[in-house]
Amino acid sequence: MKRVTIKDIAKIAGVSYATVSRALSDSPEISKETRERIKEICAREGYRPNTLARSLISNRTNVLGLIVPDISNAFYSEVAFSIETYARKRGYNVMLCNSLYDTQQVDDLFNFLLGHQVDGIILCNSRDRTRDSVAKYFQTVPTVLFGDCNLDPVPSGCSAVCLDNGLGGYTGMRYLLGLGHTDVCYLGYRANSSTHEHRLAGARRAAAEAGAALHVIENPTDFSTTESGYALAQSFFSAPYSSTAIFAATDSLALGVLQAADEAGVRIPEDLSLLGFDNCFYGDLPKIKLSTVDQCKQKLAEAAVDLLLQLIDRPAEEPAEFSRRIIRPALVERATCIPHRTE
Amino acid sequence: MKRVTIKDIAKIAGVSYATVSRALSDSPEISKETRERIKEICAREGYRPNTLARSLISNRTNVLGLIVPDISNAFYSEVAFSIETYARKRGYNVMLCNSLYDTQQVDDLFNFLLGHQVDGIILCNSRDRTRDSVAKYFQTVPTVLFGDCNLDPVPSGCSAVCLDNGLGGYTGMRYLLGLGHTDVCYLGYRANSSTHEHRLAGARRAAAEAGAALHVIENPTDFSTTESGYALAQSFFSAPYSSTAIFAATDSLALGVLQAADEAGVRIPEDLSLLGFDNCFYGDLPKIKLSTVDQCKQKLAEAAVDLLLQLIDRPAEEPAEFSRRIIRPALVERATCIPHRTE
DNA sequence: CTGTTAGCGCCTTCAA
DNA sequence: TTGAAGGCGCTAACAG
Repeated sequence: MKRVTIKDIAKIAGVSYATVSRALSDSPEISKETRERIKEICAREGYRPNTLARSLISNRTNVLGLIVPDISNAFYSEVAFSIETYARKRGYNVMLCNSLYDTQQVDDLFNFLLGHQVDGIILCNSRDRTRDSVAKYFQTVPTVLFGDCNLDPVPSGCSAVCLDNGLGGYTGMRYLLGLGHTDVCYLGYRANSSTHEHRLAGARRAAAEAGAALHVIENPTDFSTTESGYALAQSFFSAPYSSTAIFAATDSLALGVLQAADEAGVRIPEDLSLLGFDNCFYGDLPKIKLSTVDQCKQKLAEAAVDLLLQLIDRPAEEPAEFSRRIIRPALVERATCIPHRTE
Repeated sequence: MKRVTIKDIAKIAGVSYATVSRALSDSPEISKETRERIKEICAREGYRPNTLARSLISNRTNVLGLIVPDISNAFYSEVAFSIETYARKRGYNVMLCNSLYDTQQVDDLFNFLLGHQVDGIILCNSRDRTRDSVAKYFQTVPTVLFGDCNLDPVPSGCSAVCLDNGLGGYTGMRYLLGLGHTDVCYLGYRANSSTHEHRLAGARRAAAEAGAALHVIENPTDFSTTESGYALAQSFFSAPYSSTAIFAATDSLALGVLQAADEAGVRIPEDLSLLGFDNCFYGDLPKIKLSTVDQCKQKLAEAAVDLLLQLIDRPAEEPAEFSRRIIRPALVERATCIPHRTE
């Protein structure tokens, strides 16, 4: 398991190790023959430069820290895929961390990642409290917030990327309106979440413009899970209702609605249209075919990496320039929304 | 962005930096007062040891490389979650890499990870060709193969973890048999995959024992996707068939079957039972509720980490002891399998 | 063109 | 109990 170092190569080649170093970095100040010869020896001996030693000098590791609440969650795994793939294309590796939705854990992770000298950190969908708790690190390490940038006040000391949630809510609602639904139920609004805030505001604006009714069912829990969607929908179905469509605040909530509707004997979309938000892959599964608002995860991911590298690559003594990038949502029509028939 | 080092602390405290080092490592050979004082200064100045420098000396980075084909695939994202969480609990970080099912990419990744001096690598579900191509690294870095250990011949130079796929096939088939299905279609068998080989063999054995019929529909493509499941099922439904149940080689294939059945107007489970294999989270979604064979991903993941750390932590000069761990599958009953009614 | 030297941040002898 | 010195693998001046 002993790894071969630059010294071993130097000894074999009968040159100083500085020469080896030069040969490997394709320095111009070295004869072509020695370079070729040394490279050959390296290949033969299976030499591989020790990135750590190099990083110690350059102060760059080419690794990015990625903190997601839970990588097994479809949304984050799709985001992580795009981030990793794109970062690698740009020469960076990704250190993956699950925060388990825990503020203390996020703080620990920042410390850990800092100890590992990561060049930057992408923090996904933090709660307000979490964000406040790690703000102290922003001056130490370039950071980009993923998913929270229609925040007020705008977080300082870091860049941020997110969907235009307001536009998303507006677009979704407009779509329903266009289908003839004039009484819609917005299900799963979570107070204390600026993301939800914006989505709902957008939907409200569209409803107001059209003079349509928008009933809101709030999610009292802290998480937009299928279970909470199910519970919310159950109580919705248990009482008489006038809405002809449900706009769920997230896809996972919509899944719960699907389940509850099934059990209550209401057919989707024949009896009730259903629109989600996120466009997670499972929305495209057979028998689900959920119409939804697309977060365009790949765009978000690449923008996050771009902003981070922009922060990292800026000339050493220039003051950091933080920016935010807002991504436009898109509508994905599948099978759960149909025109409202007025008989 | 300048980070505070041990020297800065030494200067502030007015001691040599060896003393600071000792204080931080809780060395006994130092007075309690100096230690307290130094620790206080470190906390105040926001000092964080540079793991890189430490690793350069210790030859240990406490990071593990994880190579999955595609983290956005539900199966791998669930596995990655368990691996990362468990590894962290045991003091290790995870560097995530997507191989995109590409042999060359896997080779590059090994090189990359080796350069970063990872302490070990977990390689998920490699194809035969890929495995051969990276076998050369096994003597350089502790490696565990995830998902391929009922291989023949057993790969040498590394440890391995996988499900007892033979038992899984057997268990699933026995379940169907127990439900009264005596004519089953095994859909999606992929030649050249030892995993599929074993699953099918297990199912065959159970069928033979019971004297039941087992028709095999082979998947000619290289991937078990929903699309290929859909295509396979379509052709199945387009001809008359005698089977009363389908045993899909993977959950994703089963999803395609669901879709095709829907379109062909065959009701599941009333007209045809359907059993999957993997237990991906989407199998539990409303309207899907797929009965399936559970791979017990968490057990697999933790076993993989255990075996890897066992390899890493072994006393320096002891010869490596490779092992393999076979996990028992479990049956998950949901809604897609019902007893066969003989009228 | 090539070798020598110092040093990145830290730990670990060896002395004092 | 504390300080001085060497070295982990590599790069970057500075000589030659």
